[in-house]
Parts: sequence; C-alpha cells; structure tokens
Amino acid sequence: MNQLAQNPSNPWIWQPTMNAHNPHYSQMHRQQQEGTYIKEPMFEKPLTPSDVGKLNRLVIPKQHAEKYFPLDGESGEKGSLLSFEDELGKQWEFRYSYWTSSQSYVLTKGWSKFVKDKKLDAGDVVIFQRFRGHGTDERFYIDSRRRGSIEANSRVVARPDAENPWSSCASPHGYMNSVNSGQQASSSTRGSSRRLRLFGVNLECGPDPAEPEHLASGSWN
Amino acid sequence: MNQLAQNPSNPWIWQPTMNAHNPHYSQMHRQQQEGTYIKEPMFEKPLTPSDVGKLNRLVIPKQHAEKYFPLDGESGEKGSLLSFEDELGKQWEFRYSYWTSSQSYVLTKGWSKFVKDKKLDAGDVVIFQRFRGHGTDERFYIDSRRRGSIEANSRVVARPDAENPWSSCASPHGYMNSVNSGQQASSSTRGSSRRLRLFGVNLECGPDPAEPEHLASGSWN
DNA sequence: TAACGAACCTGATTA
DNA sequence: GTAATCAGGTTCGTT
Repeated sequence: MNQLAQNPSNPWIWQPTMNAHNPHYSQMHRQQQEGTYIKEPMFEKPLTPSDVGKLNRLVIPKQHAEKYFPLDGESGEKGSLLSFEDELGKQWEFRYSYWTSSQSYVLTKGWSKFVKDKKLDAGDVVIFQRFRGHGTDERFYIDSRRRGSIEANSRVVARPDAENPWSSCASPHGYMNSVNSGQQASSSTRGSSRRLRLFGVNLECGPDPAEPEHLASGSWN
Repeated sequence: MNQLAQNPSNPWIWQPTMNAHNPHYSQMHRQQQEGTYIKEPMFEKPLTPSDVGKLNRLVIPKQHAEKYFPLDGESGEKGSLLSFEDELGKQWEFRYSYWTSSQSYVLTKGWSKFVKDKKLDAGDVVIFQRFRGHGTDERFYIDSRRRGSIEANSRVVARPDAENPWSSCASPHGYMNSVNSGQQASSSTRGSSRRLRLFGVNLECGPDPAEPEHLASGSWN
C-alpha cells in the first residue's frame, strides 16, 4: 500500500513503489516511473474549531503560507489551486487564496470534503509536507494526526502496518530520521518513561499523560 | 476648534475657518480654502440596541436612505463608501449597502469604530447632515447626541465652548436658526417650562423628564 | 429551497 | 501605544 519506500542507505530519500492495483495509484507515480524524492516537512496546523466548522476554510498561518505557497500577483487576485496527495495516494485539490480583509491565507474549496473524509476534529493536526525532486519539481503531501497523538497519520494508528518498523510513539515516514539527521531517537515501546524530541518539541509518550497542550500544539517551527 | 463659522448676515450660511493647528484639520478645508456651504439636516436615527451591539451595523430607515444616499445599480451590488466629517473635523468612512435579505440599507464597515469612539448607547441619536456647496458639491456630516439630550453633539455637552453663544437646551451650529428661518426659538435656560420646536418636532427640555420616548425617537421627517 | 462556499468583517490577542 | 495576526463571525451568490 505504500507508494514510497525509504532508500535503505538514506532514510531521507524516498522512492516510488509501483502498484497498479492500488485504486488510488497516484498521478505522481503514473507520471514518474522512477526517480527519487526528498520528503521534507513544511509545517503543521493544529485545527481550530473554525477550521473544522461551518466556515469551510482552513487558515494557513501567514509565515508558512508565504514561505511554501507564495501567490504571485495574478494568482493573488483570484487565488490558485493547490494539489496534494494523502497517505493513500488520493489526490486532494484545494482552492488557495488570500483574503485581504482579514490579511490571511486560506484553503477554501475542497477543504470541507477533506475534513469530512478524514473525520477531523478541533485539535487534530494537519501536516503539510513536500517531496522535492530534481530542480524545481515539487509535490505536496497532506496528512493528519489525531489530537494528542504523535502519529503522523491515521494509517499507523488505525491500520498498524507490519512493514513499518516504527511502533506507537515513533514517527512514520522517517520524520524522526530527517529531523534527527538519521540518528534514531531513543524511544522504547516499553517502560515508564517514554520521551522523545520531535521537530524541536519535547514530547511525552507515556501512558496517556492527559494530552499536554505542548503536545497538541507542537509545530515544526 | 470650529471649522465652520456662521455668516453673520445669514445663519444658514457657513464658511470654513482655517486652523492649521487642528490635528483633524479636514480635507474639506484643506482643499477648499474659501467658499460657502449650506448646512442642512437630512435625518436622525435613534440608535437601537442592535445599532450599537455586536452586529456592527447601522440600519438606515429606507425612506432616508433612498432619499439621501441612493445606490445605483453598480454600487447597489457591492455597496459603496460614504464619507462623513464629525464635529471635530475627523473623517469617518462607512461601507454603505443594501441587504436584500432584510430589505434594509445599512452602514457596516467602520460603523463599530464610530460607536466605540463616540461611546454611543442605545437611545442615543445619530444626526446626519449635509453641506451643500456649488452645484452638486455635497459633503456629509455626522453627529450624535446623548439619549434624552437635545444637544446636537457632544461638543457642547462635554466640552463647553466659550465661543458658542448657545447654552444648554439650545442648539449649536444654528440648527434652530435654520429651522426657524432665523427666528430665534423661545427657549430659556431657566424656568420650569422649557419647550422648543426643533426640525418639526416638539421637544421638552425640562429638568430631565424621564426621557419620554417621543423625545428619543424624534426625527426630522 | 436549503445548503454550501466565497468574500467580507471585526475584536481579542499578541508581538 | 501600535500594528499584525487570526479565530470566529456575517452576508449573499450559487447550486
């Protein structure tokens, strides 16, 4: 089911694995039969009640929006379309625009479908990553994790994957590796003290430590 | 501090007085170094709780809106911007539009700032006037008075002005003169019966007669 | 016609 | 004190 597999010699590098039977077999993989990508985190957004409510929009913090999704003059007026792939290879398109009245960047059209499909609630965290290929080749990846979870997406939580060596309290997709520069974090799945540093945030991973706020709002920068 | 002074020979006519030290020295006066204006009342709106509440809008009675602030087809769609000057020469801009859902004309953007700045409460009255110059030259003026007061604006109430010969229970800016065609109203600042007719409305000005409703809702037409 | 979505707005909070 | 940000709203056109 994984469309990308870690390169055994370098956990930063991910390579597509072909699986034509996957109904969500992504355009990315159809178009690019080979090649390597660097998967890197962009930012996270802990969802507010408004982000998952009736407003049908996700506010993207300005510093992240301007860094990763710059709008040129033309697209700034009418907004643009951003395409993402989720952990199943499913494609998601969102209208992305800037609201001058509130000076904020938002995902609008398509966002509510994502919220519904992923059953997102306030406090859940949406994770934005990108795969960078050769030159300016760049593909966006969207993921989420439940409030209080440090799992990067629902796949590991809801569908434990025997292929994945990371267990609960570790990070799938090599986040830890990339953040820790290949050095594996010292976490154990047994024992009373389970602590790790993820993306610059100290995280407790004991037996449900009442979801401390610093965990839910942990961000990459 | 007065930006306009009555013409000694005709109280209907007001002429700008220059005062470069006034921090609110208005564009009107900067642009028009000379000239005369006819100041005339348009209408008043006694403020409802909604007008000063969280709705951040002022409903303008339809007959007044259509008479004084007509919206053409183009501006009817997106609304327009109305500029006013207050008694201090400060400029106020309000978005003005028609809400089809409620069939009403409203001031929206900018209105809440005015309410806050003037400390307006329900029952207070907002006064709309215009200065008419040559041809179609027209400038809007916005003012307010406290609930139960017949003072035309806070200047006389809060900042007694030695230059102004009108005392409490009289009208500044020559309203009385213009309405009574130069004939001074028979009001006295002493005595048990203080009554005057202002813009066609009989007003009691006794010692705080429990703010009768007809006073608070007195209107020019 | 009811629901959705795009645009607009504002106040609390923060830097 | 001032300015920027953004969560939480509203309206209104579209479907």
